[in-house]
Amino acid sequence: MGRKKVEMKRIEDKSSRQVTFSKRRNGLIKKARELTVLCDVQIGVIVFSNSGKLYEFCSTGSMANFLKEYQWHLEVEAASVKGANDTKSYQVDYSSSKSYAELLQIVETQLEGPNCEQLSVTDLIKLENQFAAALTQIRAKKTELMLDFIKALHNKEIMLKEDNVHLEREMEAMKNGVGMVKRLRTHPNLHLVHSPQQATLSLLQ
Amino acid sequence: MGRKKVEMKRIEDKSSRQVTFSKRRNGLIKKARELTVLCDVQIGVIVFSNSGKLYEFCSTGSMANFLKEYQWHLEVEAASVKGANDTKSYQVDYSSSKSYAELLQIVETQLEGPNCEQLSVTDLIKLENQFAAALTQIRAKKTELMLDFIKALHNKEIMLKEDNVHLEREMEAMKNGVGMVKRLRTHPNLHLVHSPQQATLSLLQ
DNA sequence: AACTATTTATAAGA
DNA sequence: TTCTTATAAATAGTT
Repeated sequence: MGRKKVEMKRIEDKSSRQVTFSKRRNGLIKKARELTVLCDVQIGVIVFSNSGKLYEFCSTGSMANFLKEYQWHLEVEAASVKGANDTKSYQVDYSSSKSYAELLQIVETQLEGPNCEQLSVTDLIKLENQFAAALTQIRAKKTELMLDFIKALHNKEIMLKEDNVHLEREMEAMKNGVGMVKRLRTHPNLHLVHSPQQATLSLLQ
Repeated sequence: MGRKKVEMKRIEDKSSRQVTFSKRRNGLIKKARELTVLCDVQIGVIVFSNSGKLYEFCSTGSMANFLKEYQWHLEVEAASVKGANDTKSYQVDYSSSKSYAELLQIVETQLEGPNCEQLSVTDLIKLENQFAAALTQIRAKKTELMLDFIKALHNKEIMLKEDNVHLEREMEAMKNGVGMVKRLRTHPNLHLVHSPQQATLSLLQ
């Protein structure tokens, strides 16, 4: 539809490729808009230029919501198909669950605001399991470390008690011997730990 | 581009709306394909008909990957914008425990091997709380989505039951009238949803 | 689903 | 980029 029929292959001249892109991109979006109006349907068009620039058209206000509906559609369809016997489901699976790294990424940002629209039920089930597993590990590790801590405190308590026994014996000896002054043995960083229960409780919240 | 110029408004006649939809939908997708080839760009087109049927075109093999790239693009853009005018995020954290990002990083790698020596009890308590909070959010969102899903299936069930009532009436009428053959109304993609519980259960694991 | 009179899109040129 | 115009392509109404 121009002065000449064009071959359906990549336009090699960069400049005219750019011009054609601009013209046809507008044409495509115009067509999409018309189809939307004439036939009362919902359309989303996304175009990435080679240089990474993004152009989009969406019949509804927001592409995000449109894609959510799209995802939703796929999930419903997948569920329906699953309920029966498996027909040739060549359906592209946008609801295929994301990688763990991706999910973590999403959750990380999501924890600040409640905008987790990108997650499907499938994603959420996967996340739930992974977070539950992580939580179990974290709690196990926490317990383990706290037990180590308690054990260490207990050992120190025993050492202190032994010291006390020695001290008492020395005191006893002093009463019977000369009035000589003897320095106590010190335990750096341990002088507050005479009641280990108290120190431990602050860790247990 | 036809015998007559058409007004740009919804076509009221159902039948010709359907015909136009079919023709123009093909046209739109052809245009998208041509633009893809001629200008070497990536395009995705999604069309929902009014009756909920889905049509799509994607220049790459899979719409899923295409949409992932789209999401990625948006995220990068958002990050660029955020980084540009967000100078206050340089705050140094003097507290002994690690930042959430650091903790997540550690957990992410740690989940594969049990080498979490870098974490203190304080870190772990913080992690536990954060993961528990995330888990709560994830479960809430999962429940919400599943309830939506169940609601949708239920509505479809109601529609189908109504249809059945109508069909039964027609059958009754036919018995009393002549032996005329009448085609059943069909509902594409809905004939498997007669027991929504079954479809739903597969999502509930 | 085909056919064609027209409208619309657009390729090349300015 | 934008405008112009000859021509290719799409499609509205018809069969």
